[in-house]
Amino acid sequence: MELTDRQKQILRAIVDIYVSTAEPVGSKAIAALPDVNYSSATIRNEMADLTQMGLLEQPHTSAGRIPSPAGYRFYIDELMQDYRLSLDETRSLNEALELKNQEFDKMMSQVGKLVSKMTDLPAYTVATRRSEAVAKHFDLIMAGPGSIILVLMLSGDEVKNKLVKLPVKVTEPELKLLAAVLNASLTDLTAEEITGELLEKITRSAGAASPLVPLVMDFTLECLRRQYGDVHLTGQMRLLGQPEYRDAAGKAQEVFETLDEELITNLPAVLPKDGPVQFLVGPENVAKELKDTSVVMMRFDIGDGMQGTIGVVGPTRMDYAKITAKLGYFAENLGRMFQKNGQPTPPALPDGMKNEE
Amino acid sequence: MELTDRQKQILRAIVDIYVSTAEPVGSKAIAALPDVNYSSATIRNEMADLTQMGLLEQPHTSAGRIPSPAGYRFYIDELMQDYRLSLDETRSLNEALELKNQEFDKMMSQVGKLVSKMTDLPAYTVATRRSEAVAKHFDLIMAGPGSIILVLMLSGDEVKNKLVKLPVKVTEPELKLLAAVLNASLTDLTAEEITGELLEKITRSAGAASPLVPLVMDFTLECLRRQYGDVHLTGQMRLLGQPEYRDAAGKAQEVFETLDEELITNLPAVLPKDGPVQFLVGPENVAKELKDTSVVMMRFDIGDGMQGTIGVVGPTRMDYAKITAKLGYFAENLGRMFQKNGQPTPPALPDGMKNEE
DNA sequence: ATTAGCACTCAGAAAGGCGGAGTGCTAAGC
DNA sequence: GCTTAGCACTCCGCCTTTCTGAGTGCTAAT
Repeated sequence: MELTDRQKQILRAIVDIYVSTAEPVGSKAIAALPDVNYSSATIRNEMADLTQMGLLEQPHTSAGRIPSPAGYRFYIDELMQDYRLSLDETRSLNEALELKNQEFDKMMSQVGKLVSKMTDLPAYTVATRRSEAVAKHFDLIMAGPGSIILVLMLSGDEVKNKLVKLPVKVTEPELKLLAAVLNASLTDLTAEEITGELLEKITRSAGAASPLVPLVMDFTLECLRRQYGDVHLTGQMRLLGQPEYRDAAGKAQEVFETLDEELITNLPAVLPKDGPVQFLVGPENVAKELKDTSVVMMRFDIGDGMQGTIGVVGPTRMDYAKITAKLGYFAENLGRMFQKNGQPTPPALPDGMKNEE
Repeated sequence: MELTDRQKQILRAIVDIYVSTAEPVGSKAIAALPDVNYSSATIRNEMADLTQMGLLEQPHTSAGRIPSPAGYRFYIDELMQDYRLSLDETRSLNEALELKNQEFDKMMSQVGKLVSKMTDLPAYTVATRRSEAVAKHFDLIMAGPGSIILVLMLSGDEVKNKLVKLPVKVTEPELKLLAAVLNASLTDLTAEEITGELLEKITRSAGAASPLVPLVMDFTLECLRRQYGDVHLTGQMRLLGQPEYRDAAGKAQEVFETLDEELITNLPAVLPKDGPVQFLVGPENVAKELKDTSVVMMRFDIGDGMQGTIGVVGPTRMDYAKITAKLGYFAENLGRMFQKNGQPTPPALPDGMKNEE
């Protein structure tokens, strides 16, 4: 697809204006822009061409133009200019980033809430393993008569725990023995490396606590095999702030039911494939209910072995540049919140960043 | 407030019909009911009286009547008949109850999702402590150089953990020592019972690991003092399925922003005060944004020392009887999901329950 | 006390009638 | 050749008007 500079300028202007007004853009509005020196008639001709090429659409004969999905795609790939966060925006992002250090899952969900708030759109977060998980430490704690708590530490500093009901009576020393055996035999092994043979050996060494072995192993293998963390979706209601859903609550609901399903059943579809950032524009989404919905995904770094994804969901007409910038800022600074320090340190304010709205 | 039997019958009928149709109810509709033997004119007279008493309202002169908040309140307190769950309903509730045993917080959030799905309304869950929490067990696990994981088991089988960055170099045996000291000195103590004196003693006994003590204690005290668990709010979008929000997406959004705040800042307001079930009808909610919104809350039992609350949020016009029945069923059967067994056992199907929609 | 009858009210749907934003095309201008 | 002024045309959205019918309140008869 080859466009002249003028066509690019017009397309970019249309996307920019439409994104902020949600109203079809007419030739006059473009002609009135400061750095446009053509008359509205010329622009009309160009717009007709762009429509022909499939980059613009006309809601009806006597309305202005709006970008088509292909138009958005072209914009994202070639026209979008880096949005520079204003000082104010940077400041409130920094404020937001002061999240309390807490359990991993809660932090992930907190991040989602944050992003949703800062973009004023629904957002989701997921954690994925970058590499095969291994067990780092086992712990068995008595929890009243008849039950114990199994604490399992994985690579990447994940800690999982489960209440296990005891099938047999076990004493404290016997538990200690089992824990020691587990730690000795299973540390640093992936799920695949845990063979039946190995399990037998463990069962034999476990003595009186051997009936516990299958219970423990079930849980352990399940934890090791899980490739994705939970999906945390929040801020759904913010979609209603968008004019396209103002009078069509039913549509918003449909979008969210579909999205909710998609996020769980078809997870890889909403994770960035290549590069740290990815866009799914309107019909590029598989589900037809999402054909007017776009997703911006951004990868970010967490501790070892893990990586996070933030996604923002909105109408096709969304401010891709601004959202990308905000997500980028999050991704850049979020890593350290998950680092191994007690207190997260928010990033210093960049000097002299400024931007008009 | 004294009502004749006939007035009660009419009020009940109006609530029942309005709840399911969301349309003002006219005198003819009532007269047409099978067990009503008065003419529409008589009913009109009665309706005029009920309106006078403030139990009914008229959207406009030539419309039927709808219940006023006071009308709903009267209905809930005196007229509501136990809704008997149909066999189908019981069956799908049972199906839903087959939730996977997992971490406490996840179960709570799962329960919320479930209730939301079964009532087709937004729902929230919170856990509260019934009694003072005490620490049951401490565990310190090395997690790579320079950091450890603190695992803390509380009464009620809660397990909390936190990654702690080490301010000093500590060896494995030193950690073991500290853990032993903590377990020996702090087990079964409430936050109040942990005195500065005691802390000093611990610090002295901890040897090389003593710089860790304040870090550990901060976290421990925070865990012990927390009275409420996280609030899990889900299914917000379901509110849009209700006709009152069909064309007023903005209103729904407002309701949810307010609710979200309320749930966190004013938690006790949405916990049942007396009795296992409580209703907040429309204007009984403090926030004015929620004046057309009702909440049904139900308490349920979890392990020792903890208790859960399920809340369902909906328009004032909601099927209080049905929702109460469903919540009741959940509350009755949920306890066992949180018990100390590996596999939850769904309740047996009750025999011969039947109910027409 | 109840009910049939009737006049009256009023929201919401249906129909008609602009106004104006925006287009496409033509013809003139550089 | 590209650009632009001018103009006829289209058609959505908005407003007003009309109409319908469900529902009421009141009165008078039973």
